[in-house]
Amino acid sequence: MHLIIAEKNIAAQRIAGFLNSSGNPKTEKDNNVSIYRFDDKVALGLRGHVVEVDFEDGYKNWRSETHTPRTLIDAGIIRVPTEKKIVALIKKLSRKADLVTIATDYDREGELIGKEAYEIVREANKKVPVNRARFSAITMQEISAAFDNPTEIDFDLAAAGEARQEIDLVWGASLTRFISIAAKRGGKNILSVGRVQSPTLAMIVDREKEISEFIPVPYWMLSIISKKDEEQFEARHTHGKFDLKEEAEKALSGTKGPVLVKEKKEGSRTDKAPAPFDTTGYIVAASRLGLSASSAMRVAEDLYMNGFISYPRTDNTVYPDSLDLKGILNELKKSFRRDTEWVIANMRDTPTKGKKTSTDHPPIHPTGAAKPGDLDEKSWKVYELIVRRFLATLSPDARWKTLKYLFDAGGEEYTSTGQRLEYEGYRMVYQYSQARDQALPDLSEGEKLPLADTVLEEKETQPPPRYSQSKLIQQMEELGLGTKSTRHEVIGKLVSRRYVEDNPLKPTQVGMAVTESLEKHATLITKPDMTRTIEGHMEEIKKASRSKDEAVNESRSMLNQIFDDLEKNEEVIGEEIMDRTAEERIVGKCPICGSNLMIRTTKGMAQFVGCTNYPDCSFNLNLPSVQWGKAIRDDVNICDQHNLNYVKLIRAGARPWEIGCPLCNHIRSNIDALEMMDSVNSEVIRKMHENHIYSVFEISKLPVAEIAAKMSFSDKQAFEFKREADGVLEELRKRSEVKKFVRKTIPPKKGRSHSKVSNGLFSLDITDLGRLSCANKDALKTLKLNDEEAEKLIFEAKLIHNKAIFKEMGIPAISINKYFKSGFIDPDNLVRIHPAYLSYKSGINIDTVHKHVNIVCEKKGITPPPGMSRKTFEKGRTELMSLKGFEEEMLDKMYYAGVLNFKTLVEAEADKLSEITKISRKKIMDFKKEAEKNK
DNA sequence: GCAAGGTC
Repeated sequence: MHLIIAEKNIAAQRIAGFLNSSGNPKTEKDNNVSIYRFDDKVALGLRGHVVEVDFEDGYKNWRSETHTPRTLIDAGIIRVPTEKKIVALIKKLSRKADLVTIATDYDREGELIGKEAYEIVREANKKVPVNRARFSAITMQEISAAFDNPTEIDFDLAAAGEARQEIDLVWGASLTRFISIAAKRGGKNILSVGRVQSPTLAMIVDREKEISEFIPVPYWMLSIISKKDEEQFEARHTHGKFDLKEEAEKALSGTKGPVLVKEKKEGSRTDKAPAPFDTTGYIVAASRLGLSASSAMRVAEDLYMNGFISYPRTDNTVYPDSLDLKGILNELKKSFRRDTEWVIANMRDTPTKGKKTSTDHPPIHPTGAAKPGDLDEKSWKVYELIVRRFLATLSPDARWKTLKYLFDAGGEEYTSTGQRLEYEGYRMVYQYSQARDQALPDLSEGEKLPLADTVLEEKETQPPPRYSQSKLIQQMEELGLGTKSTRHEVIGKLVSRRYVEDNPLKPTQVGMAVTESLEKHATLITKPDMTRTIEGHMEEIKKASRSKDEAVNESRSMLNQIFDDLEKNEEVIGEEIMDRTAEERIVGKCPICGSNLMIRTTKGMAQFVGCTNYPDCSFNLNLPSVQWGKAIRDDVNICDQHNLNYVKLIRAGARPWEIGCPLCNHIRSNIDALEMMDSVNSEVIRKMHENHIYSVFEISKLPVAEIAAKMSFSDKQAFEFKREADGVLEELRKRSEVKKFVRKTIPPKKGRSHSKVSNGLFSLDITDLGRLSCANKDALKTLKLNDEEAEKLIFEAKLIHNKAIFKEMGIPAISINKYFKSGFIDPDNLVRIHPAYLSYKSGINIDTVHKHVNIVCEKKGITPPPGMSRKTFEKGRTELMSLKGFEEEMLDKMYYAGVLNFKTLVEAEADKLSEITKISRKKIMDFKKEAEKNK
């Protein structure tokens, strides 16, 4: 059997499809891994790397005294399987194989991934021959050529990849641990360091510094407006920027009409059709459609998986010869008929090409025809972009006609340029870069025109812009940082570590502090040069002019030197970072004592803005709970009124929630409650705010004397005020109980959120569970609740509310549960229903029931029914049971009707008894007769 | 709990 191992499942599937000679390959699942059988062959897809480098045992604990971060440098490195099922399957299949072909991607990581597979094969089968198929596109032509001429695994190339892995692990892990421990950060808040992420972060930090240090310089621009017939146009002074206002004004005062056309230059310009997409080019184009780098990759991955486009991770901008461009065009006719036919009719001699050729994959191109209905809106936009880009690479260049005039206005020279699209070329099918005609009137040399107006504008030089995601990815590529598959993820990593935020990207204080510390003490890791050096070494390893171990060890000794310095300065580094990050949580000054106000989090989920002078000053402002997002300072916006930084809540996968000024937010979220106090009016609120009291809770916590002093109240007024606040708090407590209850009882639906239901109840004046328990069902139905839900709400409320009442009366919980289980959920039941029945149904003995009945009656001011001893009760039961034709289940009904024994049976009215018990009148009469006799 | 690189 011939085992073929590809880099990924989909590649295995397609390779099998191209190689099989008889019918379709048979798809099988082995332990949830797909394999493709055909002829005497089996194709299996890996999932990229199926093993991972890690340190040998004993280095798990970050805070170990002996295994410090530094010791990671020289710790042993092992390889551990990450895809256990695949590894097991390779072993199983290898045992039966007489030939194994490694058919992973044709690049360095592909070679390493192939070597990892090879090692696994060897563990299971020492002898089987293993060869290597190399192809740069999964097309019929390339695949059959690759399998017809197999080669050997390039172990030197794989070793180059291993060197990269080991160096990355050693540097990344040791520095990450060191700096996290120094800054006392653990768990989700660790500070990571790496060969790619740290230089990328440094780029963003450097740009921010450039921006903040930028000093704008004013300059002046001078232009004139003239017209030919009724067509107006503008011309700029040929001096361009004037650094001095006087100069510009001088030129302005020299400018006199008429405007003489001194020179006319006509020309043309070629506008080249764009090169094929590689990953970066695609991300840049997709960002113009409004997609972030990661969502662009997600969508492309999806299109690829569904067979609409080729592999989206590629460095190649040159179509390989093996690519069937005509075939693709024919396929595209199905969904882009007009455009495709135009391209076929006007096709350029050779497709455009970019600067990079590589062996891994072809440039991104469409592979199948999709219709708009096949895809969601975003995917369609991306698919169309890729199709149109492909069409554009086969289309002729566009051509522009250019026009340039030179004018003289009283001795001052002005110029104006225009352009007009002369030949659309590729722009017929690719309209993503806006190209505007700039129209100028047709003038001839020597012509004199009126001077309609002059414009002198003052401008300022601008700082460089912050990096957009796509610009950063382009820059990373230029510097050799990361790969086509990882660049966009690096940005995500920097965001999730809270090193950078927003789009365009802006570093946080943590990001800046970490970068500065590293720049000071471990410069190497913050520079793209490290990647370049490693690339150089890898090149040597590949050529076997250097060994992997030599390269890794050299890197280790450099890192050891860095740690000499780091360990000496551990405390300083830690403090620097901690100071900077504390600063990031300060939102302004305390209005009471002037100390700093800081965002803080309690051990639970609560977060708030509190005074750093606590406990001497207890000023604090509530913020929404952590479940809505972690509160951080907004560096840009500051409240005009309170002079505090805005606060926003950030949560993974969600847009930040702007809370605004924390004090405004505090006031806003407490105003409704305050207005529930009868004596509160706008004047009272003004007075409260003046004294920094913002909530009912704060009033209720203040001593009466202090309220009196601050609010200029009499002691009595202050006392009343505080009592009122306590009342409102109690009311709010009940409301929150209702809210909690609604959340628990009613599932949320579209247009009927929990808070809508709760607020609806409050507006119906149903503000506690007691009121809800006796609410009108129809009234509840106005809150978009259906019949069943309204009933459920009332019933469940009754359960909870009445349970509380029973408890309050002093009935033990165990008995309450028994009553409730038997359906006696109302205290009234205990008054209205005969104790015998209560006892019979609930299983509580009659004496105890009597005790409870007495309690309830007393609370309600009702005379309790006469007591009955257990003995008498039992005797009555025996009496009833002795009646001829009396059955056990009749007891239930009799008790309910208040018939307990012969005596009560005789006294009962026959008709009524029959009605209640549903026992026939005749039988009742017989029972009565017999009872009368035996009484 | 750490990197970067594959892939899902």
